[in-house]
Amino acid sequence: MEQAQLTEARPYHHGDLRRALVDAGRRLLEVEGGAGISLRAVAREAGVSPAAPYHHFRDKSELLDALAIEGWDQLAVQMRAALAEAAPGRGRLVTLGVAYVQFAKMNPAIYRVMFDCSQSHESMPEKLRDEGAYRLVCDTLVESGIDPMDEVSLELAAVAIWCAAHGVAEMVGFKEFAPLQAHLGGEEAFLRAIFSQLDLFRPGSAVAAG
Amino acid sequence: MEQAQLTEARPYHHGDLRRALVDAGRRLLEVEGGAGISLRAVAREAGVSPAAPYHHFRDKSELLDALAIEGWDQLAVQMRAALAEAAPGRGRLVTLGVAYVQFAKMNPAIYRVMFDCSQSHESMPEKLRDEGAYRLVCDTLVESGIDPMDEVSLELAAVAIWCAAHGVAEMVGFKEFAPLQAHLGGEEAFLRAIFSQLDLFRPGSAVAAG
DNA sequence: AGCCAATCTTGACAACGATCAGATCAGCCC
DNA sequence: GGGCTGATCTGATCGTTGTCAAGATTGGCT
Repeated sequence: MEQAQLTEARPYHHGDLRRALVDAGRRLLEVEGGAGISLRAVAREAGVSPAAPYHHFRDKSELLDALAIEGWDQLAVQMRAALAEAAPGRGRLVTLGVAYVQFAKMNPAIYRVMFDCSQSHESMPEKLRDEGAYRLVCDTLVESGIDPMDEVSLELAAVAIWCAAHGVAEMVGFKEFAPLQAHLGGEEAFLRAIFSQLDLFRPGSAVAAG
Repeated sequence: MEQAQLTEARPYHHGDLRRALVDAGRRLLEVEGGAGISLRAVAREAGVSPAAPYHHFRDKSELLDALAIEGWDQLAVQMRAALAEAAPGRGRLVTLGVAYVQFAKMNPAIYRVMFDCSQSHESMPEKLRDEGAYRLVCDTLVESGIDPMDEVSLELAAVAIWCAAHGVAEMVGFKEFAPLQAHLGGEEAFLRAIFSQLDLFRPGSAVAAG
């Protein structure tokens, strides 16, 4: 009785519609892609009327925000897992970057919603800053030798890392990169190669010196 | 008579509606932002009925494609100009990156359309590859010492550069970076600093060694 | 002059986001 | 237990969008 029954003809009150809507949204994003998501479709998927979601979210963008927050959480979990398996020492930053990009590649529609959310709010969610991917990057940078007290250098480095990861994340899905990826021996090798190339911007890099 | 008159009550036939629609679209993207663009709005702006555009574009995405192509052209112009003013030697790659990002920051809505276009077509327009930004990057890489015959290295480097530039382009608008940017002495210094930091991914970089 | 085909308009349709009044139900107080 | 309150869900509706079919208009070729 204190449990909502999702079995058979649903009772008038859903029990936890908010949760169900977010799950339905994630399902739609995974299956239909970013274009196929609409408030009505989410409500349909959850088996309620088109107006029901408005009792749990002020508007569509607020539902998307909820989806984005779940996405950032899931991303942080995967990045933490990747870091746990990685050998200590240099290259852990690349491991983080690869995990970031792989998440985006596996969940492109969700990733887009996540990024659009950050962009529309003009700031990252505090959770992302405090316990999410951003924090992981900062910690790893400190491990690598950046002075944690030098906030300017630390933030600059973290921002740069995040920019690069985002760029790779959105472009790595391009089908025309498939041959190059195959030639380099698979996705992870491809990603690591790309990240390694980014020092090209630095005057006097390996290539410029060659 | 052989000229279309845009003055007063327009004649039944516009003269060059396709051109007018693209211009109207660009105007709307600049003024209203990416959200405020719709086929109907573009038609309204051009002073024709909502169905008129369908005689020049198969659907909305084809209009957006046209806008994207113009955007890529304009971007290439600006990048070429930046390169022409830049001192020879190292750092020309960064100049290109900065020009790319500045274009995106000045025309965020148009840039988004440009990138979505490339993404939906799952390949870059040939123009972009042959005479556009991509070509400029490749040429500059060859200048920097990459063997033009080693197509794998060249493409890998170009892709990495483009990924980084895209990532910075989409993130540099975040308002929360403003203090950091001010602290570093303006936009260009900020961008150059970010690009310089990207070698952090390389094991044994300056910081990792410090 | 006369016709053709390209161009533009009108009117319509389904789907969307959003809002509102009203139906329905759970939990609580008496 | 009876009844009230407030949260939840429905149905109807509005304005907007992308798209299409059918008709009006006209520039250009023969």
